[in-house]
Amino acid sequence: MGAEPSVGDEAAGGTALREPQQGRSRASFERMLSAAAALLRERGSDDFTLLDVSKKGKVSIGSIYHRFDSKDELIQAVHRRFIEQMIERQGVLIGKAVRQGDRLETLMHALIEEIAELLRQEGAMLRPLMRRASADPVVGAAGRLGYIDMHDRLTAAIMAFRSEIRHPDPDRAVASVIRIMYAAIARFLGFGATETPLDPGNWADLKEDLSDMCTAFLLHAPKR
Amino acid sequence: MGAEPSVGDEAAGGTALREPQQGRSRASFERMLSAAAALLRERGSDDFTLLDVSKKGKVSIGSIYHRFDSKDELIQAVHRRFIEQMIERQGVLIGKAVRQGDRLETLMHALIEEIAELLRQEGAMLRPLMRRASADPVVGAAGRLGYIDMHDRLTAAIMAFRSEIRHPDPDRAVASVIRIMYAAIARFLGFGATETPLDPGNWADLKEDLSDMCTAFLLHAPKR
Amino acid sequence: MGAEPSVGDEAAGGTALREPQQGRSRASFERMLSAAAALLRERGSDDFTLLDVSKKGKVSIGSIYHRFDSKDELIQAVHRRFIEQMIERQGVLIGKAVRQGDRLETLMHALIEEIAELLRQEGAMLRPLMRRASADPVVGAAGRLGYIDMHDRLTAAIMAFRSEIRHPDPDRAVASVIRIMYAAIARFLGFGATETPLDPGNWADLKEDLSDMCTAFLLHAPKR
Amino acid sequence: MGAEPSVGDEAAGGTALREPQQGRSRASFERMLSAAAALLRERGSDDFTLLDVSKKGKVSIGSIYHRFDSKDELIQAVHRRFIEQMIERQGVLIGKAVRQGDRLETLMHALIEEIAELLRQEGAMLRPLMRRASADPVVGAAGRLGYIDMHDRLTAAIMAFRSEIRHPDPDRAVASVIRIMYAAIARFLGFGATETPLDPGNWADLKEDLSDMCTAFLLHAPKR
DNA sequence: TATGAATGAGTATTCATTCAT
DNA sequence: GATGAATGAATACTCATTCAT
Repeated sequence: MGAEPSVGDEAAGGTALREPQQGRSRASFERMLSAAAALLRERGSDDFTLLDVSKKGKVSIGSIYHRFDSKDELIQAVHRRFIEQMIERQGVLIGKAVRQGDRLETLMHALIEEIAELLRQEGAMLRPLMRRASADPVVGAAGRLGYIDMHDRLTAAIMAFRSEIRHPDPDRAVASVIRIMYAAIARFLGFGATETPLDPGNWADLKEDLSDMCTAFLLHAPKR
Repeated sequence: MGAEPSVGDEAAGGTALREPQQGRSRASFERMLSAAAALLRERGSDDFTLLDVSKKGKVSIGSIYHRFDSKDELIQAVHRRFIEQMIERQGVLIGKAVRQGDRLETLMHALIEEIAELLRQEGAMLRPLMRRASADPVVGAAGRLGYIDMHDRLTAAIMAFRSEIRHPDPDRAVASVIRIMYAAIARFLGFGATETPLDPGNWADLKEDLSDMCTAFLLHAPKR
Repeated sequence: MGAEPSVGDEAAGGTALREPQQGRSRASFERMLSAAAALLRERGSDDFTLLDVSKKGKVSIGSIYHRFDSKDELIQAVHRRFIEQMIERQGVLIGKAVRQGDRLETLMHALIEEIAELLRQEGAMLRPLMRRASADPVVGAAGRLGYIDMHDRLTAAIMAFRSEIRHPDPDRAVASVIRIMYAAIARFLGFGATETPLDPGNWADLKEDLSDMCTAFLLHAPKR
Repeated sequence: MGAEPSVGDEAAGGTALREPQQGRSRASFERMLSAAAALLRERGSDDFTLLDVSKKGKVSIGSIYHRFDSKDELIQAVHRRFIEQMIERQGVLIGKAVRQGDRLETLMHALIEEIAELLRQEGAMLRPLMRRASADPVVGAAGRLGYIDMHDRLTAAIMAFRSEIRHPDPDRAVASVIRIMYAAIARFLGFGATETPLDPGNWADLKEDLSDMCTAFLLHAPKR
């Protein structure tokens, strides 16, 4: 549910891939996708040429066009596949955090730890993805899908401790917490903005303070 | 390497431009800068041609090369100048917020309101700037400069209410607050990532919740 | 060189095709020929791909290469077969006209009517054929063959009324009449030139005037 | 009138050329046009590359794109200019024939001689032009313009001897004569069809017979 | 024998930069 | 100084043909 491939395939914008199911075809299809993915990670953006993909993946340019109508579609396919994998991993990691959290505070720390580490590990791919999402609606939509999945899972996890929340509007408060948490991590990791984070700071500190901040917000109603 | 002073110097605003001081030269210099700035805003990125600048600014391409060594330098100059103006405005706006804040809570709300609105107003220019900062060290450095200025001013403003802060490490807490606040606003405005914010949400709510969250974090020591 | 018998032989209809004689093979052979013919008619030229033929005829590209050495040979085969059919039909139609003509004048009208209508009906195929004939010697030769057949039959038909001809050199006069008649019809139908005929005019008028002109030429010796 | 350049420029489809008026620019503009024209004549079609034009004309590819938006526009410009020149020459040659013709018969012979020779001389350019006209509406329109000019001039010339015409409908008869005459010459010269004329025949004979045929048609009313 | 995936040479087009006038 | 025409390297995309299965 939510992570089955069919959803990703269609909802993300619908480029019906000519994806072969087996044998040599499948192998060369894999090679072109992973060559493109590797180049995306190495360069941090999609400004490589199809000749680069052709050489790195040991596939002919014609083969690429046999599978995709354009360079753009190849790149979109890489991103879409990556997002599907991210959705799977998010599910697993949030589940793990939920098992560790016995109170709102410990849960928040565990959730932020898991999400932050996932995003950090996949930074090399997320950076070009975010960058492209701002101009390419197909990738934008796919990215949104991954974000929404994470948002929904986090909401469910946090709402399990609804009784601890003192904020007058728990639904809105949780939504804000997730949004802000994600923004802070993404920015610290330089997604879509500077490669080198805008200020040095300390990764461990950020995670801790972010957890504390979110917890404090949920546990203490604003005086107004 | 990478840390040599010259880089910092250059980026800090110094690149000795062949900037004319008066008359017709000055006027055409202005026209090329503002044409480039307008294109940056319109397109949301720097993927326009020098021919576009030439037509829009009614300057010849040769004139542009008379002032700048490359297209990159022209764009860097636009960003640098923009950042200088942002620094000025930040100072004014933060000063205004300080005069409105009589307690930590009211101050935080006022600060966030001012900063958020400034960034929103200048979004059209900040988006291409952020986007470029991730690949161009010169713009990255200039952007960092503007960020640091804001950071320092905000720190000073908040530290005026140091006595209200319950967090065991006020310096670190304030630093985190600023970082997170900036990240959340920037992301909501779609800087460097998706043009359309990743989730709908509500701008006024975000500002309020962000203020509350920061305040809560500062006013309540984490139980640990 | 250029006159060696083999060329003539080949072009004349002989290219030893690997043409299967029966069963499934025969059926798929037919499908590739008629798919190519259909594409030729639809597009008005041979600028379709073998993939198009493959899809339209439900034959694999490999199968096409099993029968033909190249795309060119496939197209030549289509044209050759078409010309063979045209030759058959010409014979029938000219025979029909001959039975209707009791004098030179009525004969000329009947001949022109039949030929003109045949060419009009087959315009969709003759246009790409003519177009190709100018660059492809094989198709050129095949086309010439069809033309010569028509020329010979028309000559025989007209010469049956040799006694009516007043032109001092009846053989030459008849040859010119045929050549000019064919040229006028072909041009009016837009063969090899503009798709839309160069001037509007009226098809029925053209046929009538052409008949009258040919008749007048044959019946009246030039005063010289 | 009818031959002024402005008509050709606009009515032919309207590609407003960025045509320089003098100096080095003008020279390189000329070089690209004549290089393209030469290639068109040599190859008999437009299947040369812009690199060919670039080398032959000693112009950079960029320069070509500075003047034309595409290869197609370059070729269209060559054809348009050629047609303008043809229109000029037609006027002169038809005028010359008119001065030679003292009766309808001598006029027809002179007209056909001049037109036939003009088309023969320019065959190398007319062949690719006709070929292109069938697929390119811009060239088609320009070609039509040239044809119409010739048609109008011939009509006027022939109608000067209207009293000699015995055909019951002189206007229609003259129109048919022109159309058929043009078709026969064009076909004999292989315009738009086979490079090598479909049948051998004799150029001088064709011109003579064509003249006789047209004259006979005009001088003798069909018996009906 | 049939299939259709893989190959890769060939080409129009873009645009930062140079330089003659 | 100022102009904008000229340069040409760089790159996505097409499609006839080959060949592994």
